[in-house]
Amino acid sequence: MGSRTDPADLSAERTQRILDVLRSIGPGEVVTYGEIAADAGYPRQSRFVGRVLATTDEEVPWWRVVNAAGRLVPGHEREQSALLRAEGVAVEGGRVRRATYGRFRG
DNA sequence: TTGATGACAGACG
DNA sequence: CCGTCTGCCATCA
Repeated sequence: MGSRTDPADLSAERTQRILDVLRSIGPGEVVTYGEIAADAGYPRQSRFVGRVLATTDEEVPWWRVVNAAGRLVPGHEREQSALLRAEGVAVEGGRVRRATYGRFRG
């Protein structure tokens, strides 16, 4: 057996950590990719978060994730804004208000 | 193996 | 507000 860790395993571990953080996001909370990456223990790896969301089969609250500018997910803006509004999050002009993100919620 | 790509972020102009 | 460039790193042609 290889004593060196396979890249696939490292990737899987990061993926699990990120999924874990995603599952910890509660209703009404809105978090950025960078925040999720940092919470998972991988600061500055926000792109990885996007990839996980785009490829995973797990049921994670993807609609509670926005980019640093508060922009909604490209191609899912309509559904995402509907889901967020249903949780009481203010969405205006295809983006979430700054004051609504973070673990604090308002 | 290299180069391009991406549900990103931050700095610049 | 927008576009461009760099950093980050797995994935794909």
